[in-house]
Amino acid sequence: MYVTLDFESAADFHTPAVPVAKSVIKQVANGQSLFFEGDTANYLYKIKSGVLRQSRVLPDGRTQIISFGFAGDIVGLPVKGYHHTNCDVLETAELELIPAKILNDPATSHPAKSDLMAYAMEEIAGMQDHFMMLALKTAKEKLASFLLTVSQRSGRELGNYTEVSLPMARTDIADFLGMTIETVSRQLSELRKAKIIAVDGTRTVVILDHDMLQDAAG
Amino acid sequence: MYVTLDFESAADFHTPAVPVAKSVIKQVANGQSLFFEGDTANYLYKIKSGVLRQSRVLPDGRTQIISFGFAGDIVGLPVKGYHHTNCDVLETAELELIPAKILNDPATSHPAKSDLMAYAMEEIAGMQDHFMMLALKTAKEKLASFLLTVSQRSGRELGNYTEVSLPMARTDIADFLGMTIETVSRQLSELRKAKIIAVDGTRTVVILDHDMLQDAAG
DNA sequence: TCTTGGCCTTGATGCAAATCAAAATCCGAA
DNA sequence: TTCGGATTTTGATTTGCATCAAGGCCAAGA
Repeated sequence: MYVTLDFESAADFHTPAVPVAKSVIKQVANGQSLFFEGDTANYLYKIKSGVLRQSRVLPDGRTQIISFGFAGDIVGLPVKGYHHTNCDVLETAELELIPAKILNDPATSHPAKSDLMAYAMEEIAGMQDHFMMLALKTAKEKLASFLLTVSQRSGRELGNYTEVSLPMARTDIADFLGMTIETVSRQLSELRKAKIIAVDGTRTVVILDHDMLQDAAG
Repeated sequence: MYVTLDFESAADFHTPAVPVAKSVIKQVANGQSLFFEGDTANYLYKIKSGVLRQSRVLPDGRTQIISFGFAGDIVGLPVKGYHHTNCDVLETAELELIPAKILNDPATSHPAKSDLMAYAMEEIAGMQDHFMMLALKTAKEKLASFLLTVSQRSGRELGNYTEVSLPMARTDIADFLGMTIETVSRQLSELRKAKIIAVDGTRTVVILDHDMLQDAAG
């Protein structure tokens, strides 16, 4: 059960002669929703720690995960003032709340403001990579690429191996990669049988052979 | 055969006390290339008329069309100073060349500068729509959605019908939608047999029943 | 007009992943 | 620790799209 948060009262603005917007750091627990598609965008969120999930849903219920957000990412860039995805917390996160109004008002200064354009352009490039993935890769290549990406973003070195925690459910992985949970599961099993990865419980994967995984990613 | 253009000499900058970058309008013919993946980004291009194609190619040769650019679009947003797609002209275009340097230097002013952030955010939203298309839709839904989109961007009203010209080859449509040319062709034929569209030559489609096409788009 | 070559369409077949269906496992609550 | 529901895995079957293959169309040039 997801609960939507209201940060309206969280920011405590002053209005000096030269407006300088302030940021607030908030911790948000697993399972909470930051915003929904169509909401007025009050804040952008810079992730200090934790994992977020951005998704969109077609009228008939088909779901696409747009991105998983890790530490360093900024989520919630609005279009014409509105959010265009849903955003939920998968792993309790520390977030820097950046007032969305800094985007509209050229006179308002904010430490994060100059980063935003660069971040937007990087996000565009990242989404193009995701296109290649969705349109051109096989199920095995998709899953291998996904594991490599998550490992780069939040993997823990463990001697020769890398431990990757997957805070998202198989459904989320499937909806991110454009395939079914059964196919996700089967491909994980095949990588496990090939000794490329080991699976510990359902939410932890250890990369045993990074080179083989890279090959599998195409 | 594509030819790359060099606009280095096109812009004629002065360096006044308060730098104000100038734009130049250029006409570029069908078949020319504006830039390639990896090129240093000297300009962004605002499309006044015509059609552009942005693409990326995997090492093994598989191609993904990232977007088709129509009048009003801005293409060539760089990442860390470099272009991350190839860009070719499909239909002779009038382009406003916007110097990329205005992105880096906060002191430089330019009429288009304030638009760029808004445009970047809209592009992100547009790419998310494309995700839904690639990952969730069937071949028939993809092609119907594609025709509707092109019709919105560059369709001509013809009484009750809408005439849509397709300046791109079947290969481009296929590489944009993540399918093969054979499947594109088959789906076009089915829409034609269902009297939803009429096909005139290979590059012109007339939408006969907009509602049915919308249904087919899912 | 005939030829050539590049697209595009249509047809036949194969395969990767979806769907349908159980069984196994995980994990939080009592 | 056991229980029970949710999630994940595995198996059997179907299917939509890719692949392989052939033929048609159209424009440019001989």
